[in-house]
Order: sequence, then C-alpha cells, then structure tokens
Amino acid sequence: MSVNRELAKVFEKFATILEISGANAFKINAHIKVARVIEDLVEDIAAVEDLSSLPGVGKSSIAKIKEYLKTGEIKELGVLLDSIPAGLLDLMQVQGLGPKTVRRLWQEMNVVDIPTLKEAIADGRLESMPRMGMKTISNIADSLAFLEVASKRTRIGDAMPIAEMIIDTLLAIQGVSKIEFAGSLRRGKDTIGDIDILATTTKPELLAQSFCTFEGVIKVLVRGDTKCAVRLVCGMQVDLRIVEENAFGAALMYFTGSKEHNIMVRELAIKQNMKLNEYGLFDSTETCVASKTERSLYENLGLQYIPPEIREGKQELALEETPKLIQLKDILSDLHDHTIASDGHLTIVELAEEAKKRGFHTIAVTDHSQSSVQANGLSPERLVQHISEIKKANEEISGINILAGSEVDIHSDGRLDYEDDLLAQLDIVVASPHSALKQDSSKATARLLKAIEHPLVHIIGHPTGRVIGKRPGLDPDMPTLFAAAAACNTAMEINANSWRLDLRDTQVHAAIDAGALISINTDAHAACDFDQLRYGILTARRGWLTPEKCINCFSFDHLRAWLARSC
DNA sequence: GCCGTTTTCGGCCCGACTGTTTTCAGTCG
Repeated sequence: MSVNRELAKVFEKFATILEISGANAFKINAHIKVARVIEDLVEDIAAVEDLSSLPGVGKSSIAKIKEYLKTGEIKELGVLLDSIPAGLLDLMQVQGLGPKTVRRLWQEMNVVDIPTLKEAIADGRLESMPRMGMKTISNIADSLAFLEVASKRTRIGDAMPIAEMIIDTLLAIQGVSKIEFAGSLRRGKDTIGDIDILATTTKPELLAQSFCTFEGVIKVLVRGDTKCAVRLVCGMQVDLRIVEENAFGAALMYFTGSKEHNIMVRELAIKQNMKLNEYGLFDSTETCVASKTERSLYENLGLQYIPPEIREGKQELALEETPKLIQLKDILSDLHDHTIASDGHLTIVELAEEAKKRGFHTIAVTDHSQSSVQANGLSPERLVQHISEIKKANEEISGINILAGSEVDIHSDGRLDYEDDLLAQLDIVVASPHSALKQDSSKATARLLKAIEHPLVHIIGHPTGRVIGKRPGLDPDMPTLFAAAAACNTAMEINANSWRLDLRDTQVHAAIDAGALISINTDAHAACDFDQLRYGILTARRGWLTPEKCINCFSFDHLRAWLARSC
C-alpha cells in the first residue's frame, strides 16, 4: 500500500474513533477532509515540501503527518485506540449503526465487536435497551448479514447498465416525465457506492410502488413520500427521490454532489446572502431565485456551469473559465486493440469494421508481445507476418486507417519485449506493464521511466496495471513519470476498460498539469469492448482533460505526424 | 481541527426518513 493510502487510512481511523468518543463534529470532519486530501494526492506525501499548502491541512495535521512519516505511527492515535475496544471500528461499518448507538452498545450492553453484537441479538439482551425496538434490532441483524456478503463499492461498468435499465423501465410508468441518475455515477467515479435516481411524476404513489416492487429488489430499506431506497439482488442499493419538476435542477445538483462541492457552493450562497438547498436558491426574503436547471443555479451564484465530473470540492469554483472537457464524440481513433492473433476475438478486418461503425478514422492493431504467453503473445516471426497482414487489410478496406502496432511488454527492469529494429517496423508502439506488478515504487518508477524515454514508444498502456478491487498495481512516482512523458512527447494512456481505468482521474489531472499528452483507448478484445470507451471519457473528464491534449482527438494527418515525432 | 476580501474567535450545509416516541434523536446522503 502506498504511504498516501496508509496515511489516509490513519486519518480515517482517527475520525471514526473521535466519532465514537463523541468529539466535536467539525473536528471529525476536519480529519475526514485531511484523509481525502492525502488520498487524492498524486505525488508522494513525503515529497510535499510545504504541507500547509494542502487545503484543509493545518498545524495539528501537519505534526501528525510528519510524525507518521518519521516513525510509522502517531502516538495520539495509539492513545485513542487504547481508549476503546478495537472492534467498535468494525461496528461503525454496519449500516444503520452510528457513533451514538455504537457507544451505547459498548457502554450499556458490553458489545465490543461484531461477534458480541451478534450474541447480544441472539440472546435477546438488546431488547432491554431503551429506544431499541424489534424493528431496529431486525434491521441491525439484516445489515450484519449483508455486510458479510457484500463488497463495498461497485465498478462503474457494472453500476451504469443497471442504472440505465432501471431508468428505462421507470420512464415507461404512467405520470413519469423526467428521470435521471445522480450521485457518484453521474460524476463518473470509477466505483459507485449506491445508485441515486431522481424523478418527476404526476403519480408519485405509482412510481414509488413500481420502484419498490421492481424485479431484482430484495429489500425495501426506506419508503417515504419523496424518498425510497431498495437493495437489489446484486447487493447494490438504489435510492429514488421524487421531486417537483420546478425544483429538478436544484435536486439534481444536490444529489449529484459531491458532498464537498455542495458545501462549497452553499457557503458561496451564504456569502452572497442567499440560501441553497435541494429545492432551489433563495434570497434573503426566502424568494426562490433559481431551481429549474442546474445551469440557472450556478449562474445566479455568479458561476459558470460546472460539469458533474469535476464537482469534487477542489478548484472548480475558482475557475475563471470552465474547461471544455473532452466528450465521446471528440474521439476519432482507438490506438490499443487486440485481434485473434493474440487473445482477442476479432480478426483484423472485423476489428476495423467495428471501428468504422464507431466513426473512427483510425484503429491500431496492437496484439500482445512474446512474453505475454498467457495471452498468446506474438513471437518476432509472427509479428513480422502480422504486420504484413495488417498492411494488406489496410489497403483492402476503405474508410478506416489500420495501424500496425504492438502492445509490447515492459519487463520489470524497463527493457522492452522486442528488439528495436522490429519495433521500428511498427506504425505505433504501446508499451505496457503486465508482470512484476508488486515491485517497489522506486523500481517501478525506473522501469516506466525507461519505457517513456524509449524513442520508439508512443504510448504507455495502463501505466499501473491496476485491476479495480482486485490488485492495486504499480505505485511509481507519478510526477517524475509525467514530467518525462511531457519531455519525451510520450502519451500516457487512460485504459477505458472499466476493470482498469488506468490512469485514474487524479493522475490524469497531474499528467495534464505536467504537460503530458493523454491517449484514451478501449484495449478492445471483442466488439462490445468499444462500449467501454465512455468510462474512459468519464475518467478523462474527471481529470479535466480537453480534446487538444488527447491524441485520439487528432485528425489523421495530425496523428500521423505525431506518430512520426522523434523523442 | 481549520479558516479568514466583514471573523485570529466563532463559525463550520441542510433536509428526509425511521423507529421510537408523543416531540425527537440518530442516521444517512
């Protein structure tokens, strides 16, 4: 685990213990904010010279960070940890249990962890607690059972189709006029906690009823007049909010978040003597100034419209001009794709036809190199043969340019998997790490740096090799890599596959800041993989990418000239 | 604990729903 992630966890732990201890809520929030800032930091926290330049990080947090970096622990946290049973932290993960209840369970019922909570439920002790009725106990038992089987977050590639399916179905219900998803899904995060859906309808009862009895619903968690929440058989929670049509924009903005963005915008409203909530923007006389559209709300606050993907409570309000973020339609080529020559399911021709359907002017055939034995990587001899087949297909098929390329393995020491004279025969070289993905940070940095600086490499494919929820991948010093990528004119990939989304959003932002170019590719192995491009676009937008910084948006002539560039 | 273009002290976003009460605390987002 990277030190940033470790330290972020430490601050999260701090916050949770403070909560249980009944500390000041703002102090708790301050710790959560520090955790988030550290987690989102692209550079190593140890390399940050002026910690006070980080927003939300004050004197006390700086001392804690320095102590942790020096000694690997924070004494104050140790003291706090000794003051409560460690298992209480697990209890805080149970849905419906908050700090107050956890504290009461501990002090009044001697419940110190999940096993003792289960015992207390089983032997009926819990029923003797004040304000602890059968329904509450049953809900706790249900949450405990759910906690054991459910993973915490869902990849966007799984959540998005579910949300779209629910929306399509609900839209057909009588009275429903408008329906959209909000939350982290609308902001395009790589993983989603739960799905938030907003709707307007003339028949709220019918909509709520249809939603709560939707196929796949296994439990109704909340059933109110304007808010319903259900759990699906796949484990995901879906919230439905029924709002007035006139307030749809305000509600959409509110439920899209992020929480941090909302707080910033609300504070701005207060400064202007106004109030913002999910019903609208109100002036000092409680008159509604704006509510129907998000745009009208931002504009009445003196802001430009802020796209959902960058509403993360960072610098988005300070912008003089909102960047024209990249869109799906800006993508004109896919430069990292596989065929049946290695582990893909399409022939060269089928791949090219599919790319044509998507409106691309160029597709690159980049099958695996020889070391990727598990993926049927091509020997040098097979690659030579493959190049001639690609060139032949390029001549035969009109309406699309097919580039002969390779996804060449970057060995653990940074060497590439083919000799230079073979690589020089290719139109495009994507260099990617596939093995030794647990090597330490300094080795990973040296390894990727060597590939970035290699004059025949155009793109670094899925730079960390992470697989979301399964393996963290490499943890190189990203600022060093991005500076080199900018200097060498090597593009860094956003692999659009929703298992990868590698680079991730914060890294894309840092890469662009460093002056590096980005390439968004589907890494398609089958026709349906092209549909994953939208997740790459969302990640790119979260990283504030504009089309001119993305080589896939170049015209064919521009791309050809760029590919011929010297390092 | 953090922060400051009215504040270095006194603020810090705000409402819905549930379960248990009988007017509201706790949790969630």
